[in-house]
Amino acid sequence: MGTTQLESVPEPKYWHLKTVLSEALDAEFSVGEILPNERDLAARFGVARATLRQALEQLELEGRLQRRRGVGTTVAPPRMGVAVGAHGQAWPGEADDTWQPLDCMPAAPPAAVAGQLGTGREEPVHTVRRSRMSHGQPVAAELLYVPAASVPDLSAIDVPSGAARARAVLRELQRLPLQRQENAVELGSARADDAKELDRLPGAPVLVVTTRYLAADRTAALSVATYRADTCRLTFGDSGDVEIHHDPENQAS
Amino acid sequence: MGTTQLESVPEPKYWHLKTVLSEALDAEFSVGEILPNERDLAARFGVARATLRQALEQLELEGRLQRRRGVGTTVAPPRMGVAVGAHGQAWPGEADDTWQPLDCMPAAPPAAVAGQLGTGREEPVHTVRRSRMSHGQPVAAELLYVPAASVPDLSAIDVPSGAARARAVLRELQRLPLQRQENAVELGSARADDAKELDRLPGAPVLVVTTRYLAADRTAALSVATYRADTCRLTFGDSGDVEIHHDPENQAS
DNA sequence: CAGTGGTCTAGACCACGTA
DNA sequence: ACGTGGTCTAGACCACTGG
Repeated sequence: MGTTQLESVPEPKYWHLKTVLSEALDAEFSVGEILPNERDLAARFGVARATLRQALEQLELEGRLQRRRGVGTTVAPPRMGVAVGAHGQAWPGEADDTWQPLDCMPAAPPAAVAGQLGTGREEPVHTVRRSRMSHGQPVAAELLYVPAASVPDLSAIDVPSGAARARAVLRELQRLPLQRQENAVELGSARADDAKELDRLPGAPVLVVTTRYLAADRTAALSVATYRADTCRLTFGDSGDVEIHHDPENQAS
Repeated sequence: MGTTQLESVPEPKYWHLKTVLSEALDAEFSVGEILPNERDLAARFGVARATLRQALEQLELEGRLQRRRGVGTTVAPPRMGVAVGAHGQAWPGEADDTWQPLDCMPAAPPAAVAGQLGTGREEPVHTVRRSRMSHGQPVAAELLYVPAASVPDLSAIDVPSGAARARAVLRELQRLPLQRQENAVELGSARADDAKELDRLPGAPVLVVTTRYLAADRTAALSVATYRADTCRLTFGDSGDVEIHHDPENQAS
């Protein structure tokens, strides 16, 4: 008897390390503060650097830490609430200053997108790039696919591309009666171009929000927006400004 | 001249490996098929096992692969669409057979939850555990917090705990007039208990959906549901059964 | 029991940001 | 030039699953 289970389920080192670090973050560090570098931390805890990194990766995934090459590891602020599809139901660009149109060019969308739009393979559609800022930093990069059929009155000649073109496409789109929109969220990893725009490394975890805009029972436009998973909490159905304190022991919120 | 940039931006090996594997999955493998083991794969590509694993981890994060210790690595089916908050606005357990109540016990919620509920610290609330199945596998584990004030007519005596108690709490909750509900989605990692219920390892990536149920301008209940991020695509505002084909080259959808 | 993925080590070198 | 995190290696052992 006694001995109380004697480590019959040995916790992995990196997991225990993560717990210890997490508690230390709550107790001894404040937002923005710089942690000791990885080599020192690993030595202090008596583990290999790779093991220490495994713990840091988890904490970064949960939005507790921010790591930047050449700079260091800092304590991240709580995730910001970002409203998605909150304007009830509205076209993109409608009374919307959170998204900034960058440019627009005709291009054949990926097969999955073409399938949902109901356009033919290799058929070019208007592809609008937009960027979303919040609290002074980029939080999302979007590709908005608009079939030519959805903006029939768009004059192709005056402005062939650029931000002005993007605004023109959005303006034309808003003339259609919006039936409803459907949102889907899934986990992905940042493509090289998105990563650059989001100020992250390629492969960084992102929340991919796919929005279908329906008009007259057809998909009039499709938006694929990639949000930084480390800094964002996506909110649906409200204004998205609820403050949430941190809950030690894992997960988030 | 010539030499066309000569690798001035050398892609990391694991990233290139991921691309190669991803294309191989599309071209030469079908869903459910078993891949060669990690040691063989690493040898075949001439890299260390750790590097190969880095590529596999990314592909698993994107829902392309499924790895199980002691078994092997298999090709994952496309993510399933899971409807979240789609019944317009309804209480949990209302005409809802996707969630299965497991049990219910009084417990003091985490500080973050207590804050949103407006209950005092250490004040116990009804804590309902539910499990969600889809296509025969568990996709989400939920903790639903219901303050005593929201279910005033609940008799504390007859059924102190268990699934029957959980159903009783849900039934009482539905007598309140539901004002609206607010959803938030963020990335997290599975706690040990959630991981077990979701048939994953602790720390596995999950999508944490927090739902506030509002009645009479108060938070009448709060749900924290953790969905498997590898197998689920969360849908808002529709029935969530859209089929989506796979898009090679990264991300998801 | 053999074979799988999961954890861990102790090194090395590289890419990047800052000074 | 220096210090940071990012990548990579070649091993070792452990935990789990299945026959």
